[in-house]
Formats: sequence, structure tokens, C-alpha cells
Amino acid sequence: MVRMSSVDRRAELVDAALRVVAAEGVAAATTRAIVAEAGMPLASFHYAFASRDELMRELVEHVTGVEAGAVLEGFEPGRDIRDSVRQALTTFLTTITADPSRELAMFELMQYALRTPSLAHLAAAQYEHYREAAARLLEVGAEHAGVVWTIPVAELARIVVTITDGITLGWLADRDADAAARVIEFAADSLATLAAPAPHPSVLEHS
Amino acid sequence: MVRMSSVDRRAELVDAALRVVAAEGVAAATTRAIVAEAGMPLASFHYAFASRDELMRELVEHVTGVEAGAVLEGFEPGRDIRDSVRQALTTFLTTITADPSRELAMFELMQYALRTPSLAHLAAAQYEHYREAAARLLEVGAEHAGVVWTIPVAELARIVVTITDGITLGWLADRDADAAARVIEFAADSLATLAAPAPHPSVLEHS
DNA sequence: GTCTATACACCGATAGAC
DNA sequence: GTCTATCGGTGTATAGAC
Repeated sequence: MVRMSSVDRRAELVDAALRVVAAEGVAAATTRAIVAEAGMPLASFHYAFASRDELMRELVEHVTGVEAGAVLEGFEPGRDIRDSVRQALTTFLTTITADPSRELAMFELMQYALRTPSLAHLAAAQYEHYREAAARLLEVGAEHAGVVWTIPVAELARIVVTITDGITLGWLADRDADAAARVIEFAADSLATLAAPAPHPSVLEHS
Repeated sequence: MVRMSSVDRRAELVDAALRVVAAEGVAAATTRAIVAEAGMPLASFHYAFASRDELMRELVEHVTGVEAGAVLEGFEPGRDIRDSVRQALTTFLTTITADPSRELAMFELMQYALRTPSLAHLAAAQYEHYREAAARLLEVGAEHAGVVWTIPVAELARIVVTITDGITLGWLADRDADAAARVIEFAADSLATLAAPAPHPSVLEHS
């Protein structure tokens, strides 16, 4: 119980750091800026973390765990598989356009991890989380539409993440949401061709 | 003539800065690191540039102009359109895997531009260059294969750049070239469905 | 014109008062 | 335990010797 406030401080500082990174970038996330955002004196930083590197590591781990799950929220499978894919990608696009600085922060933190040898493996882990989330979504969508995927779901998931990354970067560059929506239509068409009717709807299960 | 050495110095510093960014990231591209890479004394920096921001601006403009054209080199159209797309994407993948730090530098510089209000328009310009290069490639490929695209080439070009960005980020994260190659197969299949036989090969033109 | 030496701000990290 | 005050180092930029 006495140590609760210590871990709380760590969590508060990580949250504050994420807000600073989103608002002003990784370069601006100095210890001074972070404690100011968290409303703490400077010395509290090294009371909670041994070094700035340690906080950055925890920040990368934090977003790796949190971000992947967010995609799944609000997913509602459509009547056919193309609708499901299209809707999921559209929801994704809506999410990033609503909070672009957050997505920019994700890319910056990934790059920070790639540039930091001890954190490089976290970049791979982050992508594995994304792909697992995409895989679950593809499986749920297929089940609701009564289809099966004709290539391994893990492979499909990589394709989906490839597309979402590309759409995100392209939109961040020119902010053309209509163009991004047209890419989504293409992606939905293309992915739908990899689904086939389920061989035999043996049992009726909801969920 | 007397001013030649001044613009040469600027170009040398920009080149040196790009090498530093590729090797160690934007954060490490300090004025000291850049002049050291260029083999100049520190004071030479502000003799050539009014500020570090001015050099960064020129660096972003430099890579924006140079990078886009590089994709077109070594492109040899295949016998059918699927082969052409597949080969172009494979060549692209080979390029980035051969020099990953360079591609990482491109992403970092794009983010730097997005984070710098006065440079944000350069991020959009960079993507426009990429898309134009992709569009030229799509047109040449279609001509050689005797097909026409069934959706506007500009729209296709955006899809292609979306895919190359996604493939690049995914590979940078986990360095799985085989998985990237499978994404390319999917992309080639999908894009090929958007081509139709040319209506009438009216005249025979080479070029 | 070109370089050495330095000014000044801000960084991460810590000592020491309370 | 918590904060104020400060250290050593590094950043951009410049003054002044040559």
C-alpha cells in the first residue's frame, strides 16, 4: 500500500510523457517537460525512474500493449465479409483522423525504438500486437459472414496492417480523407476475394 | 565563381547531414555532428546556413526531390501486368532491405517535417512525388503489357504508395523479408484485377 | 574569409535542506 | 520522502584572433 503511490507516480509520468510526445514530439519530451505536464517537481522524476531511458522504455511498452486493443473496440461485423472489412478500416481511419497527433506519436515511438538497440525488439512486438488484433478481427468477421479465409489468417493480418500503416502515413502527409476512403474500398474488394463460403455450417454458435 | 564555394559548402553540409541522419537519426544530427561528418570546423556551419533549421529545411527539400526518382531506376516491364507490378515491388523491397537506415531516415525526415509547421507542406509534396513516380511506373507497365487501368492511374498510384509504405514499416519492425514478399504477391494479384485488355492497339509506338 | 575560443540556454541527473 | 538549488555536459550560435 505504501508503494502504491510510487507505481502511481510512474504511471502518471508515463501518461504525461505520452501527452507531451503526442503534442510536441519525442524530441520535446524532456524530463522537465514531462514533470511539468504531470504537475510534479523535477526531482520526482528520478524518484520514480532511474533515468529518462527507463521511462522511454516503459512508454514504448505501454503504447505497445494499449494501442493494439483499441482497434477492436466498436467493431460490428457486417452482413458480408467485404462490409466487415470496409467498416473496420473506415472505423480505423475515423480514429486516426480524429486524433492525428496520437498516431504520429505512435510512429515516432516506433522509430525511437528502432533507433535504440535495447528497444528494437519492442518495435517487432508492437507490430505483432497489431497483427494479432487484426487476426482476431478477421476471424470474427469471417465467422459472422459464414466464410472461411483461403490463406492463413496470420498472413492476411499482415496484409491488413500493411494497408492500415500505409493509409495512415498517406493521410498524415496530405490529410486527404476522401483519397484514403478510396484506398479502403480497394482493400475491402481485394481482401474479400480471399474469402470463400464456409464448407459446412455444422453447428449454430453465437460468439 | 567566388560564391561557388559557398553553395558547395551548403551542398556538402546537406549531404553530411543526410549521412548522419541515416546512421544515427534526426536527433543525432547536431551541428557539431554534421560539421564533423563533413570535415569542417564548427563555425563553417553558420557561414553557410543562418541556422540549423535552415539546413533541416534544405535537407527535407533535398530528399523530397531525389528519392522519388530512384524507384524508377532498374524497372523492366514484364510480359504481363502482374509480373510488372510484382517485379517493381520486389525491386523496391530489395532496395530498402539493402539500405534500411536510409529508408528509416526518410520516415524520420517526414515526421520532422510534419512536426515543423513551416515544413508540413513538404511532407505532402514528398508524397506527391512518390505517387507521380508510381503513376509513371504503372503507365509504362500497362503500355508494355497491352492493358489499360480500369480506375484512374492517380488513384492506383496512391494504392501502390500505400502498400510500399506499409511493407517498408512492417519490414523495418520485424525484418521478415519472406512475409513482405507474400504481401507483394497479394498486392500484385489485387492490382492486376484492375487492368483490362487495351481496347484497340491502334498504332505501334515504342516509347 | 576562416578558424579558435567562448557565450548562453537547456539537457539529465543529483546533492542537500527540510 | 519530497522539494529547491545546482552540477557537469552538450546544444546552437557568435565574438574576435588571424
